[in-house]
Amino acid sequence: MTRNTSRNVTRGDATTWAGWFRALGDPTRILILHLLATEGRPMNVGEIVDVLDVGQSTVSHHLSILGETCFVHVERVGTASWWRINDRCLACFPSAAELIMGRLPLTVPWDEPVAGGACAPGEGC
Amino acid sequence: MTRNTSRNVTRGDATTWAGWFRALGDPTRILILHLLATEGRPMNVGEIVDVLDVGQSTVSHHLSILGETCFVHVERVGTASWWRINDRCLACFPSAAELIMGRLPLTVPWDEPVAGGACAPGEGC
DNA sequence: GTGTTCGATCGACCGATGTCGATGTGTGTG
DNA sequence: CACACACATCGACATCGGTCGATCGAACAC
Repeated sequence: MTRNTSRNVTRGDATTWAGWFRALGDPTRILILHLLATEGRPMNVGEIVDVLDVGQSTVSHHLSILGETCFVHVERVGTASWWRINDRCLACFPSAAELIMGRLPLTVPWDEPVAGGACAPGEGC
Repeated sequence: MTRNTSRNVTRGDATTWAGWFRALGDPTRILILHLLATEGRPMNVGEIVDVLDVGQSTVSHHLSILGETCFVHVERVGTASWWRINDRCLACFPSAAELIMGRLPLTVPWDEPVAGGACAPGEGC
Protein backbone atom coordinates (compact mmCIF):
# COMPACT_ATOMS: atom_id res chain seq x y z
CA MET A 1 0.00 0.00 0.00
CA THR A 2 1.26 3.47 -0.82
CA ARG A 3 1.31 5.62 2.25
CA ASN A 4 -0.67 8.83 2.15
CA THR A 5 1.39 11.80 3.30
CA SER A 6 -0.99 14.51 2.14
CA ARG A 7 -3.17 16.49 4.47
CA ASN A 8 -6.42 14.80 3.49
CA VAL A 9 -7.57 11.61 5.16
CA THR A 10 -8.91 9.27 2.52
CA ARG A 11 -11.31 6.42 3.02
CA GLY A 12 -8.34 4.17 2.36
CA ASP A 13 -6.51 5.65 5.31
CA ALA A 14 -9.58 5.24 7.45
CA THR A 15 -9.94 1.61 6.36
CA THR A 16 -6.35 0.89 7.34
CA TRP A 17 -6.67 2.49 10.73
CA ALA A 18 -10.04 0.85 11.34
CA GLY A 19 -8.39 -2.49 10.64
CA TRP A 20 -5.98 -1.99 13.51
CA PHE A 21 -8.78 -1.17 15.91
CA ARG A 22 -10.93 -4.02 14.66
CA ALA A 23 -8.09 -6.41 15.46
CA LEU A 24 -8.53 -5.34 19.09
CA GLY A 25 -12.31 -5.44 18.85
CA ASP A 26 -12.83 -8.99 20.04
CA PRO A 27 -12.81 -10.13 23.70
CA THR A 28 -10.86 -13.31 22.97
CA ARG A 29 -8.12 -11.38 21.20
CA ILE A 30 -7.95 -8.93 24.10
CA LEU A 31 -7.54 -11.84 26.48
CA ILE A 32 -4.80 -13.35 24.33
CA LEU A 33 -2.89 -10.08 24.15
CA HIS A 34 -3.26 -9.47 27.85
CA LEU A 35 -2.10 -12.98 28.61
CA LEU A 36 0.98 -12.65 26.43
CA ALA A 37 1.75 -9.23 27.91
CA THR A 38 1.39 -10.23 31.53
CA GLU A 39 3.26 -13.51 31.13
CA GLY A 40 6.05 -11.58 29.50
CA ARG A 41 7.29 -14.56 27.52
CA PRO A 42 6.53 -16.38 24.28
CA MET A 43 3.71 -18.90 24.60
CA ASN A 44 2.62 -21.71 22.33
CA VAL A 45 -0.92 -22.36 21.19
CA GLY A 46 -1.56 -25.17 23.62
CA GLU A 47 -0.69 -23.02 26.61
CA ILE A 48 -3.06 -20.30 25.51
CA VAL A 49 -5.84 -22.80 24.87
CA ASP A 50 -5.40 -24.15 28.40
CA VAL A 51 -5.85 -20.70 29.94
CA LEU A 52 -8.66 -19.43 27.72
CA ASP A 53 -11.92 -21.31 27.47
CA VAL A 54 -12.06 -21.60 23.70
CA GLY A 55 -11.14 -24.24 21.15
CA GLN A 56 -7.70 -24.74 19.66
CA SER A 57 -8.75 -23.76 16.16
CA THR A 58 -10.30 -20.57 17.50
CA VAL A 59 -7.13 -19.56 19.32
CA SER A 60 -5.08 -20.32 16.23
CA HIS A 61 -7.43 -18.19 14.17
CA HIS A 62 -7.19 -15.21 16.51
CA LEU A 63 -3.42 -15.46 16.72
CA SER A 64 -3.33 -15.34 12.97
CA ILE A 65 -5.36 -12.13 12.93
CA LEU A 66 -3.17 -10.55 15.59
CA GLY A 67 -0.15 -11.58 13.57
CA GLU A 68 -1.43 -10.03 10.35
CA THR A 69 -1.97 -6.71 12.11
CA CYS A 70 1.47 -7.12 13.63
CA PHE A 71 0.42 -7.01 17.27
CA VAL A 72 2.19 -10.34 17.84
CA HIS A 73 5.06 -12.23 16.28
CA VAL A 74 5.50 -15.96 15.84
CA GLU A 75 8.57 -18.14 15.77
CA ARG A 76 8.05 -21.72 14.66
CA VAL A 77 10.45 -24.27 16.07
CA GLY A 78 9.76 -27.95 15.60
CA THR A 79 6.04 -28.56 15.92
CA ALA A 80 5.60 -25.63 18.26
CA SER A 81 4.64 -22.04 17.42
CA TRP A 82 5.95 -19.50 19.91
CA TRP A 83 3.89 -16.33 19.93
CA ARG A 84 5.01 -13.13 21.60
CA ILE A 85 3.88 -9.51 21.90
CA ASN A 86 5.32 -7.07 19.38
CA ASP A 87 6.34 -4.33 21.79
CA ARG A 88 7.11 -1.85 19.03
CA CYS A 89 3.58 -1.95 17.64
CA LEU A 90 2.09 -1.49 21.06
CA ALA A 91 4.28 1.53 21.67
CA CYS A 92 3.09 3.29 18.53
CA PHE A 93 -0.54 2.28 18.86
CA PRO A 94 -1.65 5.18 21.08
CA SER A 95 -0.25 7.45 18.38
CA ALA A 96 -2.71 5.88 15.98
CA ALA A 97 -5.57 7.11 18.13
CA GLU A 98 -4.19 10.63 18.20
CA LEU A 99 -3.64 10.46 14.47
CA ILE A 100 -7.32 9.77 13.93
CA MET A 101 -8.23 12.69 16.13
CA GLY A 102 -6.09 15.03 14.06
CA ARG A 103 -3.62 15.62 16.85
CA LEU A 104 -0.71 14.30 14.81
CA PRO A 105 0.41 15.21 11.29
CA LEU A 106 -0.28 12.51 8.75
CA THR A 107 3.45 11.86 8.51
CA VAL A 108 3.45 9.61 11.50
CA PRO A 109 6.33 8.69 13.82
CA TRP A 110 6.54 5.13 12.54
CA ASP A 111 7.48 6.40 9.13
CA GLU A 112 10.92 7.09 10.55
CA PRO A 113 13.29 4.14 10.26
CA VAL A 114 14.25 2.76 13.64
CA ALA A 115 17.06 0.47 14.67
CA GLY A 116 15.66 -3.03 14.52
CA GLY A 117 13.25 -2.13 11.77
CA ALA A 118 10.27 0.20 11.67
CA CYS A 119 6.89 -1.33 12.40
CA ALA A 120 3.31 -0.32 12.48
CA PRO A 121 0.08 -2.21 12.89
CA GLY A 122 -1.05 -3.29 9.48
CA GLU A 123 2.42 -3.82 8.08
CA GLY A 124 3.98 -7.19 7.51
CA CYS A 125 6.95 -6.97 9.79
CA MET B 1 -21.81 -2.61 35.17
CA THR B 2 -19.69 -3.14 38.26
CA ARG B 3 -16.11 -2.20 37.63
CA ASN B 4 -13.52 -4.87 38.22
CA THR B 5 -10.69 -3.63 40.40
CA SER B 6 -9.07 -7.01 41.03
CA ARG B 7 -5.89 -8.14 39.39
CA ASN B 8 -7.55 -10.66 37.06
CA VAL B 9 -8.91 -9.63 33.70
CA THR B 10 -12.25 -11.30 33.15
CA ARG B 11 -13.93 -11.95 29.86
CA GLY B 12 -16.39 -9.28 30.90
CA ASP B 13 -13.56 -6.75 31.12
CA ALA B 14 -12.27 -7.87 27.77
CA THR B 15 -15.73 -7.53 26.24
CA THR B 16 -16.02 -3.98 27.52
CA TRP B 17 -12.61 -2.97 26.20
CA ALA B 18 -13.21 -4.71 22.90
CA GLY B 19 -16.40 -2.68 22.55
CA TRP B 20 -14.43 0.55 22.69
CA PHE B 21 -12.05 -0.62 20.01
CA ARG B 22 -14.85 -1.99 17.86
CA ALA B 23 -16.46 1.44 17.91
CA LEU B 24 -13.34 2.68 16.12
CA GLY B 25 -13.20 -0.37 13.86
CA ASP B 26 -15.17 1.04 10.93
CA PRO B 27 -13.81 3.39 8.26
CA THR B 28 -16.91 5.57 8.20
CA ARG B 29 -16.76 6.12 11.94
CA ILE B 30 -13.07 6.97 11.67
CA LEU B 31 -13.90 9.55 9.02
CA ILE B 32 -16.68 11.02 11.15
CA LEU B 33 -14.43 11.34 14.18
CA HIS B 34 -11.61 12.82 12.13
CA LEU B 35 -14.00 15.29 10.56
CA LEU B 36 -15.38 16.42 13.90
CA ALA B 37 -11.88 16.69 15.34
CA THR B 38 -10.39 18.68 12.50
CA GLU B 39 -13.38 20.98 12.15
CA GLY B 40 -13.15 21.65 15.85
CA ARG B 41 -16.81 22.54 16.17
CA PRO B 42 -20.15 20.81 16.61
CA MET B 43 -21.66 19.62 13.35
CA ASN B 44 -25.15 18.49 12.48
CA VAL B 45 -26.02 15.34 10.60
CA GLY B 46 -26.65 17.05 7.30
CA GLU B 47 -23.21 18.63 7.26
CA ILE B 48 -21.54 15.30 7.86
CA VAL B 49 -23.62 13.60 5.19
CA ASP B 50 -22.55 16.28 2.70
CA VAL B 51 -18.87 15.61 3.38
CA LEU B 52 -18.98 11.84 3.57
CA ASP B 53 -20.32 9.77 0.70
CA VAL B 54 -22.84 7.75 2.66
CA GLY B 55 -26.56 7.96 3.29
CA GLN B 56 -28.19 10.00 6.02
CA SER B 57 -29.50 6.98 7.90
CA THR B 58 -26.03 5.45 7.87
CA VAL B 59 -24.43 8.56 9.32
CA SER B 60 -27.11 8.75 11.97
CA HIS B 61 -26.49 5.12 12.83
CA HIS B 62 -22.74 5.58 13.20
CA LEU B 63 -23.15 8.72 15.28
CA SER B 64 -25.42 6.75 17.58
CA ILE B 65 -22.73 4.08 18.04
CA LEU B 66 -20.06 6.69 18.70
CA GLY B 67 -22.39 8.32 21.19
CA GLU B 68 -23.06 5.09 23.08
CA THR B 69 -19.34 4.51 23.48
CA CYS B 70 -19.04 8.13 24.52
CA PHE B 71 -16.59 9.21 21.83
CA VAL B 72 -19.00 11.99 20.84
CA HIS B 73 -21.71 14.02 22.52
CA VAL B 74 -24.92 15.37 21.06
CA GLU B 75 -26.95 18.45 21.85
CA ARG B 76 -30.38 18.64 20.27
CA VAL B 77 -31.73 22.08 19.59
CA GLY B 78 -34.83 22.50 17.49
CA THR B 79 -34.78 19.95 14.70
CA ALA B 80 -31.01 19.91 14.58
CA SER B 81 -28.61 17.55 16.38
CA TRP B 82 -25.21 19.06 17.10
CA TRP B 83 -22.54 16.41 17.48
CA ARG B 84 -19.11 17.13 18.94
CA ILE B 85 -16.01 15.22 19.98
CA ASN B 86 -15.80 14.19 23.62
CA ASP B 87 -12.28 15.37 24.36
CA ARG B 88 -12.15 13.67 27.74
CA CYS B 89 -12.73 10.21 26.28
CA LEU B 90 -10.12 10.74 23.62
CA ALA B 91 -7.58 11.75 26.23
CA CYS B 92 -8.07 8.56 28.23
CA PHE B 93 -8.29 6.26 25.24
CA PRO B 94 -4.55 5.63 24.81
CA SER B 95 -4.58 4.54 28.44
CA ALA B 96 -7.08 1.87 27.47
CA ALA B 97 -4.56 0.37 25.10
CA GLU B 98 -1.90 0.30 27.77
CA LEU B 99 -4.38 -1.20 30.17
CA ILE B 100 -4.92 -4.12 27.86
CA MET B 101 -1.20 -4.63 27.55
CA GLY B 102 -0.83 -4.85 31.32
CA ARG B 103 1.11 -1.62 31.57
CA LEU B 104 -1.45 0.00 33.84
CA PRO B 105 -3.04 -1.31 37.03
CA LEU B 106 -6.65 -2.29 36.63
CA THR B 107 -7.66 0.72 38.70
CA VAL B 108 -7.53 3.06 35.77
CA PRO B 109 -7.09 6.83 35.73
CA TRP B 110 -10.65 7.50 34.69
CA ASP B 111 -11.88 5.99 37.93
CA GLU B 112 -10.82 9.22 39.62
CA PRO B 113 -13.60 11.80 39.71
CA VAL B 114 -12.79 14.86 37.65
CA ALA B 115 -14.33 18.29 37.65
CA GLY B 116 -17.04 18.23 35.02
CA GLY B 117 -17.73 14.56 35.52
CA ALA B 118 -15.62 11.48 34.96
CA CYS B 119 -15.98 9.78 31.63
CA ALA B 120 -14.75 6.68 29.89
CA PRO B 121 -15.58 5.01 26.64
CA GLY B 122 -18.41 2.64 27.34
CA GLU B 123 -20.06 4.74 29.99
CA GLY B 124 -23.22 6.73 29.46
CA CYS B 125 -21.96 10.22 30.10
C1' DG C 1 -54.26 24.63 9.70
C1' DT C 2 -50.66 22.74 5.57
C1' DG C 3 -46.28 21.91 4.15
C1' DT C 4 -41.27 21.53 4.85
C1' DT C 5 -37.06 20.26 6.95
C1' DC C 6 -34.16 17.53 9.97
C1' DG C 7 -32.93 13.48 11.85
C1' DA C 8 -34.17 8.99 14.14
C1' DT C 9 -36.02 4.52 13.31
C1' DC C 10 -37.55 0.50 10.70
C1' DG C 11 -37.02 -3.42 7.50
C1' DA C 12 -34.42 -5.76 4.39
C1' DC C 13 -30.35 -7.33 2.29
C1' DC C 14 -25.84 -9.28 2.26
C1' DG C 15 -21.23 -9.77 3.41
C1' DA C 16 -18.13 -10.25 7.40
C1' DT C 17 -17.03 -12.62 11.60
C1' DG C 18 -16.60 -15.90 15.76
C1' DT C 19 -17.02 -20.49 16.91
C1' DC C 20 -16.78 -25.36 16.55
C1' DG C 21 -15.49 -30.14 14.99
C1' DA C 22 -13.05 -32.53 11.57
C1' DT C 23 -9.33 -32.97 8.66
C1' DG C 24 -4.76 -31.95 6.84
C1' DT C 25 0.28 -31.14 7.31
C1' DG C 26 4.59 -31.08 8.98
C1' DT C 27 7.69 -32.61 12.85
C1' DG C 28 9.56 -35.57 16.04
C1' DT C 29 9.80 -40.47 18.19
C1' DG C 30 10.18 -45.39 18.58
C1' DC D 1 8.40 -47.70 8.70
C1' DA D 2 4.26 -46.50 11.87
C1' DC D 3 2.72 -43.58 15.27
C1' DA D 4 1.94 -39.48 18.14
C1' DC D 5 1.91 -34.66 18.64
C1' DA D 6 1.19 -29.56 17.66
C1' DC D 7 -0.75 -26.60 14.94
C1' DA D 8 -2.99 -24.80 10.65
C1' DT D 9 -6.71 -25.15 7.64
C1' DC D 10 -11.28 -26.42 6.08
C1' DG D 11 -16.43 -26.54 6.15
C1' DA D 12 -20.46 -25.44 8.33
C1' DC D 13 -23.23 -22.78 11.18
C1' DA D 14 -25.16 -18.82 13.52
C1' DT D 15 -24.70 -14.24 14.55
C1' DC D 16 -23.28 -9.61 13.91
C1' DG D 17 -22.70 -5.41 11.34
C1' DG D 18 -22.86 -1.85 7.48
C1' DT D 19 -25.67 -0.03 4.13
C1' DC D 20 -29.71 1.51 1.85
C1' DG D 21 -34.49 3.20 0.94
C1' DA D 22 -38.66 4.15 3.16
C1' DT D 23 -41.14 5.78 6.89
C1' DC D 24 -42.05 8.24 11.09
C1' DG D 25 -42.05 12.16 14.42
C1' DA D 26 -40.90 16.56 16.03
C1' DA D 27 -39.98 21.35 15.23
C1' DC D 28 -40.43 25.23 12.34
C1' DA D 29 -42.37 28.43 8.48
C1' DC D 30 -46.15 30.06 6.10
